[in-house]
Amino acid sequence: MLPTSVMNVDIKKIRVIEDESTIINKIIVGDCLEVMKSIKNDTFDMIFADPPYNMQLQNELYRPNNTKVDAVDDLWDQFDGFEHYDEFSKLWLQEAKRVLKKSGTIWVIGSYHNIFRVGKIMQDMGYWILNDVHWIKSNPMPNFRGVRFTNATETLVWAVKDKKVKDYTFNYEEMKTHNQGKQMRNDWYFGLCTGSERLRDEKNIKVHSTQKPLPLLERIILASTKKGDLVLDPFGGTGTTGVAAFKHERNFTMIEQDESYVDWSLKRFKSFQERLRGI
Amino acid sequence: MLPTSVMNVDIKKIRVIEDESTIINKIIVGDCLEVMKSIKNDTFDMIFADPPYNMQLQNELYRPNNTKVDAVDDLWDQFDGFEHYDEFSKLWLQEAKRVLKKSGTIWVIGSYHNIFRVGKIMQDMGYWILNDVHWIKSNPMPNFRGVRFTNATETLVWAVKDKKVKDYTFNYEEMKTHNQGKQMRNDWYFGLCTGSERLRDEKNIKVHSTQKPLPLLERIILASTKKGDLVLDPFGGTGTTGVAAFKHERNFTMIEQDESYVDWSLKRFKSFQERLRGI
DNA sequence: GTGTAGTTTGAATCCTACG
DNA sequence: GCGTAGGATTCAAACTACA
Repeated sequence: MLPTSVMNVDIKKIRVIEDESTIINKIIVGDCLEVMKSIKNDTFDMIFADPPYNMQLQNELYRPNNTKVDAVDDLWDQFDGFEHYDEFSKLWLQEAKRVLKKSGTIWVIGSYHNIFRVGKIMQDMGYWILNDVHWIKSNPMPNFRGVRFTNATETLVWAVKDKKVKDYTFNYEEMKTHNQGKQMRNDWYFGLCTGSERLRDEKNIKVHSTQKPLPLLERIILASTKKGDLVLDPFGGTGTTGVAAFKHERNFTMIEQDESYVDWSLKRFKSFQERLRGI
Repeated sequence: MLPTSVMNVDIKKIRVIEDESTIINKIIVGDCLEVMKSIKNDTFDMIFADPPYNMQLQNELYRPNNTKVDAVDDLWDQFDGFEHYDEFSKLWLQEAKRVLKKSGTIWVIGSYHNIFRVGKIMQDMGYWILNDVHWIKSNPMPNFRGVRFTNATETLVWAVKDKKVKDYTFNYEEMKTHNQGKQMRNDWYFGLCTGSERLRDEKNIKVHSTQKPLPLLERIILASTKKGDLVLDPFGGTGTTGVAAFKHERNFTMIEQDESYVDWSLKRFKSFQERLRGI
């Protein structure tokens, strides 16, 4: 059970940042770049980013039983080619570097469609990679046509701002306790976000096409932040990063352009807090 | 047991390519780029490449102007190092694309130090990624200082020359038989190359610092080639790719600059063939 | 409530031959 | 090059229905 002080954290939706204190435990509605520009240097202890993957789907895909696969075709994932995607990546990664504290770390998740580009851009910007971490899915979507290997993984890049940074947070012993007392490796096993965890609207449609599993975010936060740290998620989505931070007594700032996602995040927090209070 | 015709394959070391037929089951001593330039277009059914990752080694061996860099190279900052590595990567990947048949596939293995750069460069060159595959090591080197996660993986990129290529070889059913009858996924579990498989010299020193496990190469070859296909390994090392190809009745061409590695490869083949003949 | 069988679904760069 | 018809293709987990 969390302390009462934590249970009563007041999570707010805002549209404009006025001063430093207003960003703690806030979900900011707005464009990721614009909002980050209004935040001062060296603000966050850790950044988790789940940017659009730029999937470039080719055709419709049907399962062997002729049902259609509900692919990611959201507008937020549409880019006009690699060049535009790279430009977008450079811009947000540059702002992220500026608002990250000197000894802070950044996590970026992606698939083979985008992660090589993101990783190289990060290296070129001076980010120093600490690990690549592989989320290995217990229940991925199969390759229905049998023309490739099952794509059962997503990749995370974990990095510091600069090669010289040595005093970043890595809770080595804490990680050991999550791995039968042995050193935690970079292959992580989690299921997809399904069941009661997956947010669905009144028509039972998933609210967000790419909601991440909470245990993944919990491990990230437990590994690389301390209690009371401030975590930024520039692509907040439906708030998984915030929930994981809140659950482990870290503070957060999330940025999300889609107000509907933000409102769902707020619902999630309300219900999570009520559950904690035994309501 | 392999057919006698295969067992008696005559594997030769050569220094110059004279005509097409001379590259079949040959190990060519020489610079990867120079040798590839002497091979004609659309020659290979599959390419496996394990390029050097070590930046320092890179700088020494492959500085684009062909000047050899002196031993300690602290003057080279990381950005400079990346630029040269990228240049080197573009050069060999371009030649690889040229000598790869239209419907051929290419595999490149790397770690987080280089694979993001290699992957992005491949995408920029028009290669179309089919899968990222993750070699997950059962016995990786621990992170001794406890400052990062155990780096227990290496990443492979599997790609075709162009987005339009659809008739590449993928032995779907064969792969199923290696995965309890179920679709093969992109997470592969193999131990490091150790024990009797690991080549060691008379002083018991490892012959090659990054010798890959044979089962890894066997899976790659069984997945993406047919019997009789011709496989290129531009960084042949101590010959694992050739041994895997030979074992499964594929032909190969390997290029290796270090003559000592080449001689070790020949020893490996001789001993492998003798074992097959029951000597 | 319990157990079992059937249904649904997930960040997907997912076909081929022929006219 | 394109459009279209034909035909081969899926795994694990959560959920639902029903006995």
